[in-house]
Amino acid sequence: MKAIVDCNNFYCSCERLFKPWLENKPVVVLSNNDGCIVSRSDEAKKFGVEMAGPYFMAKPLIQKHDIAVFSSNYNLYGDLSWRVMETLRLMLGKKNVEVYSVDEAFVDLSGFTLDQLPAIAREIRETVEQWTGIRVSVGVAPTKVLAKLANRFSKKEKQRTGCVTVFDSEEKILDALRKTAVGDIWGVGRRYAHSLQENWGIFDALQLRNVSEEFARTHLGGVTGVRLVKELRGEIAREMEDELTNKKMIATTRMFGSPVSDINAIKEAIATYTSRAAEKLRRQHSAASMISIFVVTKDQDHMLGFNKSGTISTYTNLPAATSITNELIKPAVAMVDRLYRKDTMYKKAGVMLSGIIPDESIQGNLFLSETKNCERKLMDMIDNINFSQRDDVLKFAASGTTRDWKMRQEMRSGRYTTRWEELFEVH
DNA sequence: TCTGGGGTCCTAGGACCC
DNA sequence: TCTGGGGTCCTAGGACCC
Repeated sequence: MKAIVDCNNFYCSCERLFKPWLENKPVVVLSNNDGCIVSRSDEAKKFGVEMAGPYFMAKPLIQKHDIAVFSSNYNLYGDLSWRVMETLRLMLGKKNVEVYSVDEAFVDLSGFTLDQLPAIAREIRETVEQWTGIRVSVGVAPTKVLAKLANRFSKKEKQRTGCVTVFDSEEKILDALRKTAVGDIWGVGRRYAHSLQENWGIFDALQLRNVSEEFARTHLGGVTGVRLVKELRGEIAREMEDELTNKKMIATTRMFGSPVSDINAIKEAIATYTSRAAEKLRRQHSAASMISIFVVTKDQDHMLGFNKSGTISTYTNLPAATSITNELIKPAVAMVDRLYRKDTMYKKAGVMLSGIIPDESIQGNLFLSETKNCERKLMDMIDNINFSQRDDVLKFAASGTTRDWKMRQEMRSGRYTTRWEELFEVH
């Protein structure tokens, strides 16, 4: 059996942890650039604030109900996420925990008997809350897809379930499938949900469970669909994955605080994103052999709708894989000249690194030139200093110093757990 | 005026090879 | 005029996730 442990309204819970007066009060957290709403407390949901809705549209509702608003504070959320995951690892063993996202982890419970599971699940929930202050929901079932389903019920009916749901019998599973719309199944997105309903008259999870594998293969995205249907039937088709696997692509992309047309501002942004991406690369001890950049123009014709803008991209294959920031910045910035058009407004840009391989020179490679190893060590030093101090004390000159393009973040709370000068104080 | 960011997996189809 | 069969590798793009 497998469990999914999922933090309730994670970003909102993180904010509340340091602002106890917000307990039982409506809270929302915004995406980067204060664009969309990405986390809502239960109270905010009740007032009708939509998930992923644009902030400016929800603003009247937010003001009317006096809802507390925060910009994203990823330093804080990242640290609390680590604490939650570490708690799970300590309780259940490192190799039984698969971190799935910042606020979710799968847990392998195959070491327990069926009748132990409800108690174990409750213990997980209680321990995480006690150790970290973060409330989680737990769903337990034979497969990952069914565990996600169980977790949905934990959250939907908090009072009845106590945030813990265990599918330990066939009847419970069938009953839940019957009550679940196809679009609410993990792995069925808007497109497939629409097509299943309109073209095939399949509305609930039980109906989907009963389709043939051939049907799944042709109408649900090939083998992915087959795996999904198998998991609904209780056959394991998505194994626990170990976390040693590194990222195959690393991206840093951002909207600008306000649209820009100046080529130098765009070069600064690209240089900054490249530095950030290179840091992520070094953190997983890898090097990249391809770098691509893209820019998105601001759409001039507002009648077209907000997502009709054009994305223009290009890439460079590097002569050798590298994780050294200036070796990546140079080609990245050079590519801006290829994409840039005068008299055009840009609203977004991004850098993507791929062709990622392990970087053996990390430990110091005898066969590599001396300067290469020096650069590598310099990178490590910069990473350490930037990590322990405030953001970007050390950066490359190409990143610029003015930053008109920098994102808006007007309502960010303190980085209580990761910055000395912002440490939470108890008086 | 203002609509996020960072990923994964899969498939189809083109280029190229013998 | 007629123009094989089998394979690999790569890229673009679609669908999904949180």
